[in-house]
Amino acid sequence: MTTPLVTILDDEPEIRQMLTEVLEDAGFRTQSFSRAREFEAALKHVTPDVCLVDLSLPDSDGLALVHRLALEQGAIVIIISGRAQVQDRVTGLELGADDYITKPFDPAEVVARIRARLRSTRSAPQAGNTAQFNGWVAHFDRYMLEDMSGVETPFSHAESEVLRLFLDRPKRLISRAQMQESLGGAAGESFDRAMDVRISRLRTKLREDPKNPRLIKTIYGAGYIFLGDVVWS
Amino acid sequence: MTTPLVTILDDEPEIRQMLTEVLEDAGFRTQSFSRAREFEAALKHVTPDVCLVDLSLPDSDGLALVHRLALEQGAIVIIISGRAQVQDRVTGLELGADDYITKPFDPAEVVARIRARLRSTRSAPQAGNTAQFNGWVAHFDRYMLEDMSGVETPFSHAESEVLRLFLDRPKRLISRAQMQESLGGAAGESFDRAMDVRISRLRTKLREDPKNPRLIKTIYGAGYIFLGDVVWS
DNA sequence: TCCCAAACCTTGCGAATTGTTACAAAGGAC
DNA sequence: GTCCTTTGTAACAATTCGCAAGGTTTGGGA
Repeated sequence: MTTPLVTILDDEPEIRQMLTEVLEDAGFRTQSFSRAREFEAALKHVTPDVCLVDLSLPDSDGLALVHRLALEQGAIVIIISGRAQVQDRVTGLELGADDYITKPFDPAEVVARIRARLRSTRSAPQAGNTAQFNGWVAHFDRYMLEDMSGVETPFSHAESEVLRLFLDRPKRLISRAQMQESLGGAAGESFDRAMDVRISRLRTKLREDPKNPRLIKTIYGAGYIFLGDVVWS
Repeated sequence: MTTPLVTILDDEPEIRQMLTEVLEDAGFRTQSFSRAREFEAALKHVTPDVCLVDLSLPDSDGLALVHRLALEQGAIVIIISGRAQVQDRVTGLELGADDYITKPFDPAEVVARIRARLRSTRSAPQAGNTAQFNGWVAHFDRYMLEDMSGVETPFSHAESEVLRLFLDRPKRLISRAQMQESLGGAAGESFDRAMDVRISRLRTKLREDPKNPRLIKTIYGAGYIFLGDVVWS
């Protein structure tokens, strides 16, 4: 949680190993994959903070993957590619990549660029206790949820855990497993039913339309995603 | 706030002019300076969103300036430098720069990188989770498909995967194999049947005429092709 | 200590989503 | 035409999720 998770997607074993080594020396957690399919399967269970993606993969259209990663996962996406043409770089960046590094590259620069991205905004685990989002204000110190018109509704501790988890990682998929872990849930019994209930109650406090929730979205078979523009203060 | 302000700090007049032109064509406001002193004076009155800084200035230690900019101004700082050594780049990034571009550079890439930085910093304007095509609007953030007359139909996550794949590569053949890979297709053999079903369901939501599909066309023995003029926004 | 209320979990079942099967229709080779 | 392969889709089955109702724990306060 404190150490960011970096995923590596590249079909060349030497590059995977080299990056893994350098990144772990730099203090990151890493996971590496050689195939896009493997990688996407893993995404159902973990949420990386940074994704290094090689565009020239044999089994997938890399750019489409980048597009999905940036939009759905909300992760920081850095393309590492052998294609050095300006046009490649521009389209990669426009499709949602946060950076574009051409091979051959220097490991130290990769680390520096990852740090630069992490430094800017989002990855910071929030220390504040008030968050604003889409007309709501959540006061975690008072366990109060403030309406657009100033009306306050109390929320419980269990609800605050879920809400904080969402507000810490907005617009990113959060798998059920991840939630259980984060919420101190014991190993998988029927605790997932309890989670449903927590989320259900949180939804009603946020006055979500059950048929068409706008803030807490369910991804069937994968987890939840919180859509909402969060500002901590 | 509507149009971001980009400042250019470079002692070569041609570069200043070239950047000014390109950036204004791209829709930014610009201000350019040839001396660090000038620039710092201007900072008392204006708050730039992005600062392009040439490190090799005659009258100032560029790195110190970068450091101050990043810390105090909270602006996005992009170094543009003739020094291409890895060590230069690493220290530049570590001192707070958000990006490092080496001369000679392509103007289009500068614009793309500025856009990428602005996108990741500004939390509010959800960049590009909507696509328009042939009278439809697909809202991937809300999982909604909007009619020409504004009527909205929800689509599921599985459907969104297919739709996104199509919208990412319009007017190009997409083979079945490619789809399976892209959609996290498990190793199942009868998965291609599931694929058909997904597409079938998507077709009904797009109100396609089964006898004469206009958007999702089947290429017998090869795959599918999505005809439609897609604009992401 | 007893009682109460709030918070939270568990149970159970209905609903939504998705994969699978079966069969019809379409396409192509001969 | 016949024969075989490929694709569309309706119907069914398996997961997965939402949520109401009831039970259990916790923490006061008298």
